[in-house]
Amino acid sequence: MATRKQRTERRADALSKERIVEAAIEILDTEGERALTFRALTQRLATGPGAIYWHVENKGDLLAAATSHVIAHVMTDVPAGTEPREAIRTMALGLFDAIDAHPWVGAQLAGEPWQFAMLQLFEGIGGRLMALGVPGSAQFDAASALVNYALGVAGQNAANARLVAPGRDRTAFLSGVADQWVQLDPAEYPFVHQIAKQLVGHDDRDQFLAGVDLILAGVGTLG
Amino acid sequence: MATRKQRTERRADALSKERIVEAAIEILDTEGERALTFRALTQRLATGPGAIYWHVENKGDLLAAATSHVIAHVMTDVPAGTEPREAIRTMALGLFDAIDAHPWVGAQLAGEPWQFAMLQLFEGIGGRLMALGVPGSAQFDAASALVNYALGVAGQNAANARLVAPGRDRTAFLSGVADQWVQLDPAEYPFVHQIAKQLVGHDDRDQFLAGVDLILAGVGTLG
DNA sequence: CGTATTGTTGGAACAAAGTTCCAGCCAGTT
DNA sequence: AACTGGCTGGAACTTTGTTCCAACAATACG
Repeated sequence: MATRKQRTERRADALSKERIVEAAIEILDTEGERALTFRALTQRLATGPGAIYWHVENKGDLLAAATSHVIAHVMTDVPAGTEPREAIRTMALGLFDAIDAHPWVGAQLAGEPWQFAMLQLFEGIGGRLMALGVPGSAQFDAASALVNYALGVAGQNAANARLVAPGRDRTAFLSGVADQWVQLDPAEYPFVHQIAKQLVGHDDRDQFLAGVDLILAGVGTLG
Repeated sequence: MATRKQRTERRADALSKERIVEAAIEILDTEGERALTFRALTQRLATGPGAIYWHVENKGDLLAAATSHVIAHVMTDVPAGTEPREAIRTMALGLFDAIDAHPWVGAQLAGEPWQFAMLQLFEGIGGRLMALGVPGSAQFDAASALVNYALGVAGQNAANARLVAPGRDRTAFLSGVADQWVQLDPAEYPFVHQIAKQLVGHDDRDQFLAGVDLILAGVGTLG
């Protein structure tokens, strides 16, 4: 019984899943998604691959744990008693900001299904939909719509971050894309041609929220 | 000038980006995303990596080309003159079915931004929104919502396909997930607990369309 | 008090993947 | 007939995730 406690204190610099996950997050945040390799991890933790694999199943497991670590904070950060519709907006923005700060979270959410993190999303949003009085039959569909929309944006943001790369100018990159779009045949691509102008100035965060509001407006028509 | 035509006929089995892309799609469809390696490609095309790299920038380029190849058919398959709202639903379902048939397309769309395929999506959907009389300022947001929602679903479907793997039983897999969800604390996860029952029987395609309708309903409130 | 056992570590080694390099081939030109 | 340049295919390099194993620490046991 008493062995438990001592085991965790075997060494001051003892390795643990917690410590490994934190190191991984640091690498992911500061050097980007592609910089997280087991080599980099072993170097930062001053150990070998074997030690890490003792605590972690594989790289997927590690990324899942890191993602949960970030998401957990987001969903619980909305004050109790908030009006449901506003709570959903708050959670959505929290999620967006988290992904903005940790783009790799977006890639992970968008690419790996049925993780614990997504369960948390479903519960956070679905719970408010219930409180909002959405008919039972439509709750699943509505929650799915909101979550999948968020996942779509998450994936795009992660991909953008990967593309623009650390240090590069985001506006310059968007201008480049807009230029390409403008050069398309206006007869064949009238819509793209038109929004190309809005592309550079537009705010991803605002647009994300506008999408959430659009879906919520649709949910409102169900009542 | 005359060399053009002859160059393409240099050999009966001449390599070309077209042929490489088709071989890649065959591998992706029959053996799954992970089976597409340059080794597998060289074997199927009876050549070496160098030959492939002469026609293709890298693996990303190859996947992008394969994705465009699939998406192009989807977006142009809706008959002209269709009522805009219905056209959007048709395109969305076409996209869903395409991703259902080629899950790797979902992964590609969800994970790589600003590709030609996505431009086609934007144009197809955005064009109909214009025809629908959506106010100009909201067109971009609405199109973005629909596209990102579709991308979210695409990513999840791709991930599911990767997880369930070829040959395995999808229902059994979903039951497993549902079981896990049911075992959660109902007090902490009331919503997830409730929809777990619906999880096994639910139809992804129907739910996807329900989400599209939800967003379209929201768009309808803008008028 | 030593010895066995269990949990944990770190480094060497492996396999698979994307990619590069290069020597050669083949159709067309001079 | 020699030459040129687009095109080919195989060998080889690099990087990654992962496995294996010999050694170490700390506790449990005799």
